[in-house]
Formats: sequence, C-alpha cells, structure tokens
Amino acid sequence: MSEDYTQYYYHQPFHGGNTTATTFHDDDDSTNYFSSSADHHNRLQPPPPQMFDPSSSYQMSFPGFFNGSNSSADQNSFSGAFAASSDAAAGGGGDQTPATPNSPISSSSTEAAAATAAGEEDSNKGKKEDAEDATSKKDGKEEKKKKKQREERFAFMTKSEVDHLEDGYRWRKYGQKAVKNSSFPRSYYRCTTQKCGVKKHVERSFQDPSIVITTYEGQHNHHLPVTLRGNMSAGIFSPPAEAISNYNNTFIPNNHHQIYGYGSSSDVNNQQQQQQTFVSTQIQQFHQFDDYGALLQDIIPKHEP
DNA sequence: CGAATTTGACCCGCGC
DNA sequence: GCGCGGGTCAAATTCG
Repeated sequence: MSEDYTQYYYHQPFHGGNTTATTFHDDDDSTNYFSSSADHHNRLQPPPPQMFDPSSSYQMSFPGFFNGSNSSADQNSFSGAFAASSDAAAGGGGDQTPATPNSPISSSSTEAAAATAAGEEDSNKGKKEDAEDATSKKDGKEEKKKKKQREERFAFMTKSEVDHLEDGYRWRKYGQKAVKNSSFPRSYYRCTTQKCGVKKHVERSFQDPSIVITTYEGQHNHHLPVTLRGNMSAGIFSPPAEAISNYNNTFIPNNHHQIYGYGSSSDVNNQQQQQQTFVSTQIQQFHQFDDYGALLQDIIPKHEP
C-alpha cells in the first residue's frame, strides 16, 4: 500500500544539509518530500533569513521551518522549502508532469478537501462504527466507495540522531509499527491539541539510518502551542487554501542549492522508472524554481500578527 | 495523579 | 476469500 516512499531519494550534494522534496501520490493524494539536515540537534534547519523573514508571519506548511533557530550560520545548510501539493500539481503524480501552479484542482483534490472534513471522522474508522446510526453508516459507505482520500501529506527527510524532531507542536504518540523492508519502526503521532487532527509518522530510512523521515498529514488549525517565538510563525501549518493551490509543487531555492523532488510513480515497483521520473521531475522543478521569487511573495504573506 | 508512552490487538484496503 | 501490511485503538505501564 503505502510503499510510496520506499524509494526515497536522499542526496547530500551540498554543504551542511540539503533539502529533498518529494511530491508523491498516495492514490490521488500527495505527499511532498523534502529533507534537511538537522545536524546534531533535533531541530530542523530554518530557512535562510533572506528567504524567510523570521519576524514576519509567513505561513507555509513546512514543518521543517518550525524550529528555525534563525541563526545566520545556518544559511548554507538549508536549501529549500516546499509547498503543499495538491493533486493538480503532484499531478502529475503518475507522469511527473508538474502542473502549472494555477492548474485547476482536479476533482480528486476536491475530494481530498472533502475528505479533510470527513477525514477526522474517518480516522476513527470502523471500530466505533457500530455505535453510529444507520444513516451515518450509509454515508460512510459511500464515502469509502469514493476511494478513501487522505489528508495532504508532507514528508521530509532530516539527518538527525533523534527520531522525533521538535517542531513546535505537541504530539502524542499513539502507535508504533514495524515497517516492512526496514529494521526501524515507524512511530505515529497525533497533535495533542483538541480538534486538531494533524498526524505525523516518523521513521528512519533503512538505507541511511541517520536520516529521519517525517510525514505530516493534515494541517493544524491552531497556533503553535509552545513559545518558540520569533522564528516560528503561528499558523505555520495552516496555509491558506489558495496559497496551497498557488504553490503547488514548489520549492524555494536557495543559492542554487540542489533541490530534489519527485512525484512518485504509480508504478512504484519499477525502480528504474522511478528514478528516471525523479530526474525529470527534478529538472522540471528546477525550471519552476525560476519563478519562485515572485511566487514566494505570494506564498508568504507579509502581514504582521 | 494526570499525562504520555508502550504495545498487542484489531480493523481496513489491497493484491493475489 | 485469504494473507499481508499499514494504520489505529486502548489497556497497561511509565514518567514527571
């Protein structure tokens, strides 16, 4: 099933750290991948100040920015950011043809949105279903038929010794599972804030145990609960919907740092193909990056809190 | 003592 | 239909 990310691509072509971003599809939904080096700390690298003014309340769904230390020394170690990708962009998903930023969101993305609403409900699944009345059952069935849509996912790889990266939010671990083809277990976390259905799971790359892969699912509907002031913006995980659609599949380049991204092919079993896919997507995305300067401004609102 | 984690059981979707 | 693997639940346990 979700072997979508059995073929990560991790590169460390640059100094310090790098960011690997990936957009892949889990069915019709997508996950963006990116990685950054957290070095010795369980802190994620912040974006370079010139890219993200820590004092401004930029909003992006990049959890990796949560803990920016805003230290200028980190400037070179961060190479990128990503943006939420919805189906249109990832869209290409299968064929890896990045959609234009303004590509209309396909119906599947609408479904995804709907699923977001229904998702929370769905997360409780069948277990308590019998407690539900017949009506909701019926509805539930239809929902399931529609193909279960997951929340948008953001995954990133971080070089870190600790599994659970501090991102400013409070998480409760609710499960752990052994992962096939990996000797490392995957841990499941849920945001402890009430009515916030954001989840994330954390696992280590079996290819490189020093790399932690964190996958976020959903968007926080609240502000950071802890006082990681300044560099952490409130609502960082709740980008406006239009922002999401506008910066689909986008990454923020920094000094020509290489940024990798690929959309997972539906043919995840074909490694070669996937790698090719990866390369081509990478190139395409690089081209897209050319526009990022302007795009970024759209993405990151300048308004002060 | 309340909150968080651990962990085995269970559910579900998917491929064969 | 069955088995597998991912994801979640919830009781037990640990922690602060």
